[in-house]
Amino acid sequence: MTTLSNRAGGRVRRATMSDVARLAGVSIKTVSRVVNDEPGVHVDTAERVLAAIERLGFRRNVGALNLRRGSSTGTIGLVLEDVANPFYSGLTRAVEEVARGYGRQVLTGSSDEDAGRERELALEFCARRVDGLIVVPAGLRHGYLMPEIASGTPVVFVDRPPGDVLADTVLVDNIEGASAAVVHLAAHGHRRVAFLGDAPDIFTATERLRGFREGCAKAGIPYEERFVAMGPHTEASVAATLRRILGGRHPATALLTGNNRITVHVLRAIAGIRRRPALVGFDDFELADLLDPPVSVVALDPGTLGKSAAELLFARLDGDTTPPRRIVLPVRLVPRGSGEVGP
Amino acid sequence: MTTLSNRAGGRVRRATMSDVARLAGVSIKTVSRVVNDEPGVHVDTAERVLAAIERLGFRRNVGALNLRRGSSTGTIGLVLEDVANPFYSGLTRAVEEVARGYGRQVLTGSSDEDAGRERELALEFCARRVDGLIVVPAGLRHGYLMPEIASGTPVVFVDRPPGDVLADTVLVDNIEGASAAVVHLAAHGHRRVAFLGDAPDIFTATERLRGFREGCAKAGIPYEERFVAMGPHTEASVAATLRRILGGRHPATALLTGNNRITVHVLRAIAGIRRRPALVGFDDFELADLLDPPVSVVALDPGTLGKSAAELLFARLDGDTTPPRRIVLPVRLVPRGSGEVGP
DNA sequence: TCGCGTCCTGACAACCTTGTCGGTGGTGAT
DNA sequence: ATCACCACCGACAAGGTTGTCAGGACGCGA
Repeated sequence: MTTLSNRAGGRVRRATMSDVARLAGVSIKTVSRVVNDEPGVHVDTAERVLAAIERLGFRRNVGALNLRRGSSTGTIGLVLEDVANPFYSGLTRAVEEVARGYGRQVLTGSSDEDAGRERELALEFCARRVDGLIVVPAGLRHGYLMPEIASGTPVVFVDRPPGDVLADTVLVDNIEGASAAVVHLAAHGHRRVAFLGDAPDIFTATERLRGFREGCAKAGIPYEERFVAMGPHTEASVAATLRRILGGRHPATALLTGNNRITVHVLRAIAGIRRRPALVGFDDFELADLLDPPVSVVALDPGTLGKSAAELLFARLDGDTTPPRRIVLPVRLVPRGSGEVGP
Repeated sequence: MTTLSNRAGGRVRRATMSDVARLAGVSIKTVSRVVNDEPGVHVDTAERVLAAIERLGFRRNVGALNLRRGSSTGTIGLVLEDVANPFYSGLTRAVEEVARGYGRQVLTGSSDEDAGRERELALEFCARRVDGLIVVPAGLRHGYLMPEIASGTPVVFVDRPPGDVLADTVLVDNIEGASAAVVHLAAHGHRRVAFLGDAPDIFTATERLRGFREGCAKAGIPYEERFVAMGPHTEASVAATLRRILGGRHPATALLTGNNRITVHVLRAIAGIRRRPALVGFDDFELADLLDPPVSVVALDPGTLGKSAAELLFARLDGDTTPPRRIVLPVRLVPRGSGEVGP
């Protein structure tokens, strides 16, 4: 058992190749050769160098390496809304996995749906010269990334498209998903369906609202303004909305929720009430199948989203210079029961 | 709408201070002064420099900055088991938040419970000269971090203690938590309680097993080997285990699960069966309160864990040189119903 | 002996930025 | 006219690493 702490306090200068060279009695360049497994070093010399490296606990300074080589820093940046949201943590993991295959580390940051913070994070990552950037946009304008992309840093936008620029984007079929959900509910007899969506300045929110509307049209049920409640939502606001929507003379009998957060809020709000509305939630979530009734969802695997984005990014890094692509991943309606209850 | 893509293909050299200086007709140093808001630059000159910066899309190379300044890279590393696990993503978010307060970026990596990968990630981060490291150990030996800590990089271990070294550690009270859970179950009449834990080489797993044992003793119920099933667990292995434990002449009537993954597996496995065992799960999880019956848990907030670890880390960075600390956070038994059903 | 090739090694510059220090030109006081 | 002072600016080195190039030692054939 060794005490692993530097009781001296202040940071100590780390050993450099220069130190190793001095100790081994060779030149810096020879140390470099050994560290990089370059040929042309006598085995005895190499051994001395390795011993010195071991003794000094030398570890190559990757920062200096990057500066010298100038090509790749071996990092990519990932800006998303909130890692703690299971949707984004799944996405993060997928990105990490792909990055690992390409020998890259991942810098992550949560924007909390704040455009300024998104920008701050993205530019900070760029200043660190990440090899590429994956961004879940919080803001609507991304011109600030112009110089970055112009100088060869590929950027891929995920889940939402960028504003005022054209770049690689991976989306999901929000419209089709929401529409299918409404059709599903209508097929089970519902004619008064409500939509609880995220803030209208969020791309996915308005897209899903559009899908909701299209679904109503397709299913031949009325689209009613009073049944649409866009966010931002909190647990309290969702509860209040539900009181309004589910009360009165002609209440909604079914709900479509715009993302996993809202779905959870709704579930909590309707847990106690006697006559629960039918429900379909956008985004799948763990345990949805174990609730009573099991929650039907429009599922889109965050892992697939992350993987697609990362692979697109690395394709760019590998030299793909085709025009910016827009990938739209399909969603899947997963009927589990909560959408099948009649009005 | 501008096309944000570098169709030229290969990476273009980014503008440097030298380029800015040339364009503005000043020396590099003057550019540096402007960029760093140093005094002693005529306002007209500064304006010319700023214009050049804007024009060239110049962004200071943080790598070079770090090399030159030598002090801090403004990053910390976080090695955990799996970001996609809600427990760790909550922890990640908390760490990120604290780091943000200290102006640091976070490098994250998932070890997947693989000691080699943990080591690889940690050393990679150190090579990038992170200012500090937060590690959820996967392996049992951490001597490899000796040189890092010796040279002043503080390391904080979270959730599990390090092996063969002494360093700052933030844990939760696993023993007390498991013990309290058993006592709780016994108080509701259960005398045959089973424990489904993680792999025995994981610290928290054996600690919780110990707590389970102590709980049995404290509650005056028998501790039976046949009711203990340590992992690693998969959905299938959990199901098989349950068939064994819940079958036969004297089956277990209550379960304690060792972490949120196992709890979910159990929930899925017992969803269909007629006579469900009582259940208490270690780790809280979203929607636990909405299941039927609501799942009682031993709760420990991953955010608190992450926050404590990060704050400890930054205290070290701020010069705290007191001996390594071991913080044990309390857990809280949250009775929700699943632990209250009788045998 | 010389010339030549091979193997091993080191000096030096460069990557981009900043700290140090010295220089220039102008202003005001003597 | 001289000097001190100030505001502004630039040359240079350094930080840790690697690519380029050149040099020394040695062996071998002529």
